[in-house]
Amino acid sequence: MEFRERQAIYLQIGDHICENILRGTWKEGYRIPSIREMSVSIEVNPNTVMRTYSYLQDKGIIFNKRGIGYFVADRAYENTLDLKKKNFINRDLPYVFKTLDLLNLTLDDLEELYRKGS
Amino acid sequence: MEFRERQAIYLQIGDHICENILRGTWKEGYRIPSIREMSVSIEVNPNTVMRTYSYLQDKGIIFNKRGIGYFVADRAYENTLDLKKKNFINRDLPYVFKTLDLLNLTLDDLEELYRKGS
Amino acid sequence: MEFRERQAIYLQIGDHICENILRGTWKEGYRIPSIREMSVSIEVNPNTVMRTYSYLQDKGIIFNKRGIGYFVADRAYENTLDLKKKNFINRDLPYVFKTLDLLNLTLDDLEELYRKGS
Amino acid sequence: MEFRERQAIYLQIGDHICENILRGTWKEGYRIPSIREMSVSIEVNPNTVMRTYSYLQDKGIIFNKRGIGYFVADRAYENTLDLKKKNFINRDLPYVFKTLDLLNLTLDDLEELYRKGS
DNA sequence: GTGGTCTAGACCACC
DNA sequence: GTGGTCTAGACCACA
Repeated sequence: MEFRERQAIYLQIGDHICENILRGTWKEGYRIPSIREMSVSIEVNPNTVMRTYSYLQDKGIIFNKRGIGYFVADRAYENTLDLKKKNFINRDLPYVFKTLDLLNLTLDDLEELYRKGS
Repeated sequence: MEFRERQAIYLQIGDHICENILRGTWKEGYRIPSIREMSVSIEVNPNTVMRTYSYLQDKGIIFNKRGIGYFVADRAYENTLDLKKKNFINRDLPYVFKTLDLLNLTLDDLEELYRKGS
Repeated sequence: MEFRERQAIYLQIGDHICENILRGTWKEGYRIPSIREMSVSIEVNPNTVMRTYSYLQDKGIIFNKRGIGYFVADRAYENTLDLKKKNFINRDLPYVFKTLDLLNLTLDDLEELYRKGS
Repeated sequence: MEFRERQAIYLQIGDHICENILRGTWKEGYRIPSIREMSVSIEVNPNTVMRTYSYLQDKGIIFNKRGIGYFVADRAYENTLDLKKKNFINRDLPYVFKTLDLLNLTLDDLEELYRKGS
């Protein structure tokens, strides 16, 4: 797994898990990979994965059955959606609109730019 | 000057200077505040300002006349626009569109969300 | 480590690292000394070493794994060679040839002069 | 006049004067431009030119007639040649040969490289 | 006055 | 443990 530079690795792992939940790949009750499995598969220190799981548990997205593993929580989809949406609106959107203004771009330019860039 | 938490101060100072250039407040050849002036006016350590200026010089946005000061470079507007645009397209846009997709939102929802949030 | 006067220490440290790479002592993927180790071993402030490492990272010669350390980058040898060669050709060679001309010397005189001087 | 970055401006002005002497353009007894004339023509602070002239006077390359101007000294050609040669051999040559070694180049490669580069 | 470099020491997030 | 950032303060060469 490749990690983006600016964001903490444990949060990037978290994003990856949230994505699986939002896309419906991992449903409520799904047993997610153990810390050990995950740390091996993405080549990361187990401590880092542990941190991710604790963080997600705190947000009500996964929960732990001791000695068994971590599972997708009830209402994980809603909790994840809420969390992401709040972050997106409060943190990212203002920056996006300010940048659009500075660069003399409109919302309509966005999609075209995106397609050209990728 | 108030500083946001997530981004390094020296980069925030850089953004502030870029903004002045993009808005046309500081034209080519304009002598920007000396390191010491700037550090006093925004209450930041001179080393931090120095770091900003070095960074911007490396990007071709300002240049230095020895013993005299820093000046807005030729083609600073273009260089700044390029830099910001490149960052925005390569780094921010993919994230925005991916998030829109995950949250089941469209471009049209963006503006409305932004207005409600702010 | 002894430092020459004319060049900034952080650049001399950089030269030293480049030399290790060019001589093949440090191969791609090699973990170079941590900032703290290096600063202790050459008796220099960690900030100065940090400056060196940032500079070399920007040049694509080393890269950072977060919380782990700095490593010799892929294609570091090529990048280092390019950088040094470019500097040498564009900056040093014109000066050398101009000086030879002014001093009424030829390329053939060079080696002899060098041996006598050292 | 364009100034290279790494060398002090007053020394670059000095080099320019030495060049005129070594090329035979300015002979012994020649009255060189006054500090004021020089500072205007090359767009530099008079203090900087003053520093150059003091430096060259100290090296026995020019001398001052008070109230009249600066003149090329007796034996200026020899003094200049000595100074340049000493600097070149002791300071520049070792660096050149070390770099050649690191870059796996020979003296024979030099001229070709120089021609391609310029 | 200007920038440039370096030291010392602190604090932080992260692995 | 790792790097990253920032502050405080000093010294230097230079214009």
